[in-house]
Amino acid sequence: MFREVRTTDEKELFSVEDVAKKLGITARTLHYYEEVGLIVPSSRTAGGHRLYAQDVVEKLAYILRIKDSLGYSLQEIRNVLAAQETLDRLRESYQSGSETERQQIIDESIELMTTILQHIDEKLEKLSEMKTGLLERLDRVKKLRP
Amino acid sequence: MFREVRTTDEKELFSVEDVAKKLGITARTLHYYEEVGLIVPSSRTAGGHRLYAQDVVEKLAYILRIKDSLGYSLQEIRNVLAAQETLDRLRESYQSGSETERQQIIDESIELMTTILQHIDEKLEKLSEMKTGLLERLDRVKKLRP
DNA sequence: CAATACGTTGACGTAAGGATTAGATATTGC
DNA sequence: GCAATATCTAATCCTTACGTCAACGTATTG
Repeated sequence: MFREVRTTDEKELFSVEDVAKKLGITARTLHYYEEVGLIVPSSRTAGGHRLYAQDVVEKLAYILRIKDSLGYSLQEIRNVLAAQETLDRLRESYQSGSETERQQIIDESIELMTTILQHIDEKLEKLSEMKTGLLERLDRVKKLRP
Repeated sequence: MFREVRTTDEKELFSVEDVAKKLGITARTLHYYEEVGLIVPSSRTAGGHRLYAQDVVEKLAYILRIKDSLGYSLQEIRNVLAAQETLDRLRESYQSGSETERQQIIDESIELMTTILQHIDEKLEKLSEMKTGLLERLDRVKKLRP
């Protein structure tokens, strides 16, 4: 029923269908994202079937949120992910290069996040406007009823 | 500077570029939407250049809002527009068919608008979640600074 | 009225998957 | 334990929504 693995340390692995259903996408999307280098299955079965661990599923969910909510292209998403990974590396081994380099990474991260926040706010505003407009129209239509 | 027309009744007409700039799209999008039957230029110059009146520009703006904010496909947008036009026709010549037919049109409109409202709410929620998450992360990153 | 800017119709290119196929792999039911 | 059934694989072609030339015609401006 669940594909657990012999690695003894409890990692649950999910099949393509498991992941697709969980995230509301199709297997094709997983294959495609792998093709363009966005995600990689954590492992494969002896027969070659893809297996995904929890962290990859979460990364995917993150990608899908950015794509669906903000409408970013996969290329833009790649850039966002790359920036975040750079930041993560900085955070973990906190002597990765010179101080100016360090500063630059942080500054770029802040800039990127600020830009994304702006996009979110724009979307939120447009959606709110659409909502009020629609609610008004819905009201008017409902008055046509007996 | 502005392409006004001889029809004497004040209708301003806009060129492809005018419209594209106003709405933040490219000429290609206008051409494409025409190709697939979503919009039609209000008229053409003697030489064949497209001219758009205000109402078409507004329709286009509406289409773009649905597309960009909600992520609807052009096909879905066509359905929405068709439903609205059906309703508009009903509203104007208010004896277009039987009473049951009338009811059906109204009910379908209400249903459609309710569905769209749901999509809007879903988007709003996802965006809000993303926003809070990002704000937290931004805060943490800012603490890495001197 | 020539130079420059803008528009027209093709036609092909690209991104992000969808649909289909043929064959290998997994799961289940007995 | 193995056949029937369900999934997965890679490969290929299809679709949507434009981007990007190219080759040429139209409008505007100095």
